[in-house]
Amino acid sequence: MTAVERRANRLRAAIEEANYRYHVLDDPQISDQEYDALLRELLDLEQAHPEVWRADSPTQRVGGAPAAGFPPYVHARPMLSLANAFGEDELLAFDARVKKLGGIAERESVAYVCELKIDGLAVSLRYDEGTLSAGGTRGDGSVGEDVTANLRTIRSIPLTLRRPAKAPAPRHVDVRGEAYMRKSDFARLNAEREERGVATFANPRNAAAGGIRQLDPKATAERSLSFFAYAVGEIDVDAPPATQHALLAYLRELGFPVNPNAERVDSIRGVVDYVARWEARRDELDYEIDGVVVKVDELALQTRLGSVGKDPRWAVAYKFRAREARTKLLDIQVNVGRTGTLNPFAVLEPVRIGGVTVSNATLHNQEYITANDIRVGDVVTVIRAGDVIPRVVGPVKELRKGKLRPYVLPDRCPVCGSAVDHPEGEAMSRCTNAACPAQQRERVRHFASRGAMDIEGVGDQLAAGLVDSGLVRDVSDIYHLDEEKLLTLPRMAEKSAANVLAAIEASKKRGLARLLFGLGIRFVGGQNAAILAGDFGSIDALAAAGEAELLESEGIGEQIARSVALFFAQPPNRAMIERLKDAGVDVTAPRRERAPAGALAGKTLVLTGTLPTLTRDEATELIVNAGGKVSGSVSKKTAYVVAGDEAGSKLAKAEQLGIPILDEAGLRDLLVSGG
DNA sequence: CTGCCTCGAGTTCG
DNA sequence: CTCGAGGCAG
Repeated sequence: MTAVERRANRLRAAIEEANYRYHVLDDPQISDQEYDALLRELLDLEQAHPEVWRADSPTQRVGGAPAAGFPPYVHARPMLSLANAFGEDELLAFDARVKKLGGIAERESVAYVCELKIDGLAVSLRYDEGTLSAGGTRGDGSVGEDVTANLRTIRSIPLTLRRPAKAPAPRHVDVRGEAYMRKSDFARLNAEREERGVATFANPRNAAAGGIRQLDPKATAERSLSFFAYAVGEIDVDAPPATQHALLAYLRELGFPVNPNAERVDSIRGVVDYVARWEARRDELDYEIDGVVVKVDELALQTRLGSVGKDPRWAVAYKFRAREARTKLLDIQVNVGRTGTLNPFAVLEPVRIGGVTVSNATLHNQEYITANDIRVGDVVTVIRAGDVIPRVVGPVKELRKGKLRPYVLPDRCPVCGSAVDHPEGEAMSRCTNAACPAQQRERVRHFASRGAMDIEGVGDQLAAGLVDSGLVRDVSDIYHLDEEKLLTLPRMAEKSAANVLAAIEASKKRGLARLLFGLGIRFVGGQNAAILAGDFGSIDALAAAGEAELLESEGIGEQIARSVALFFAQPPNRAMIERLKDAGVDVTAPRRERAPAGALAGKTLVLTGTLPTLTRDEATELIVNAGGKVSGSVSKKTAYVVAGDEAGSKLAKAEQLGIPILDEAGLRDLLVSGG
């Protein structure tokens, strides 16, 4: 046996196993991407070495045998699967092949219909004389499972067809589409399951697939599934639609929900554009999509192109970059934050998700780990959702081998060994030692950070170096550094030492608001710091204030007042403040002017996405200078939302609440006119 | 007491 | 961006 044959056989075995687990057991053990990669390799191999091709190769069929539990559902015409395309090149190659096989000149364009590829479960619905008579899953493409009773529970599936206004009604039709779960329904379902203490679902697709295959239709109904129609199989009607987009319109007339974002484009350029647009906007949708389905619009041309093996030659599935993967949880380690919080994070076997390699991911706190039953040694699902930040969703329980111990957060600080405090009812555990080196490092880093004293050159590395070398114990020591001391640090020569000292000097003038924020008093972030600075005017006045006086300030309640008073009551903190003053740090602030004037007086704005020319900070400054306020979340009280590129959920929320949305130009107009 | 509306804190990779 | 939690109005 040649090496190529051996590899091909291996691939076939692995793919068959994956098919069986996916279709029959409903329990996939490899991700869709891994599966695609295997299939792709086998396809390439068979193409390059025709001698290893076999008629029973998994490349020649779609899936596995139907599972027990449901009667078989025989498709009148096979439900095809689609070849995948990744990247623009493969789309262009698809177009070129369509033209070649369709006998179309290269410089002419082919019209396509682009449809979002919903991440759900493909199903087929049979209507006789206008009434839903049966429905089944795709299964292996020719035979699926008869899940008629369950499909009937999906409210958006019509039980009887509507009579089209102009077109004739079909005597018989098989309608194909996707059963799926909305993200909002998914969130509700999981929240409810969490409350009941039942295992949550990793994603909407799993919840939908599981829902369709419930033996009790009532259980399906409780999942609140939805449906989009996108194709027909067998159809018996006079004058059937002649194009895919006409077909979609026809389905809509028959009473089916059809995804509103489908678009007909004149050429492959339009496809490329559509794909890019939706890859960027996928998070705005209330359902998961994993790509775009591209179909030749002319049905006559579709017929002419035909199919090869299992794949039609007139359609292709463009797959977005994956954002979910499985990998092994090697270890759980703990960071200690600025406020002493113990932050567990996952150490993962590195895995590529959406173009980046992920090796760490946050686990939030003990509660999160326990609720999701995440254990070291588990294979876990990791996602990179709308944001960039990876998250461990949960373990793949079926893959758990042997006995794994539930994780318990250490009861001693992993950095300094001090006792850990976990107050009743709070999510976070805290190291009780204020002098904990980890906390000191983080406090220095925070103090020097952009929103605080903004000392350029003092970041992670230098902050750690300063604390570990003993040069800096609290932030006031920063202002008592000199060249001689700095030069004792590694990677620090005269030039960089001078830069750092200059940056430190410049930071003395930042004013009380930023200083207060920089001190890292619990509950005092940028906003509260600005309020306190404006009300008290100097750090001495603030230090002298009692809790009662602090409570007078807007937005300052008991907890915050207590925290502030406690900070200034501690002798080491008082000493630190004296040393800051000695060094010439500005500890005063202009008293807040009365009623803010300006074009945006009293208005609250929310920023989202990236603006073309302004940074977030600059935009905030402009708005504040005009008397407005910038808030982080959209609510009924929001006056305007300023949306830039790649705006996320906040834009969607604003649309939902009917709040006016501006772009950067609109913001500038508003600053001048005042709306 | 409940349900908004905020703010604070922490997060990863390139 | 998300989650937790403080502040406050009803």
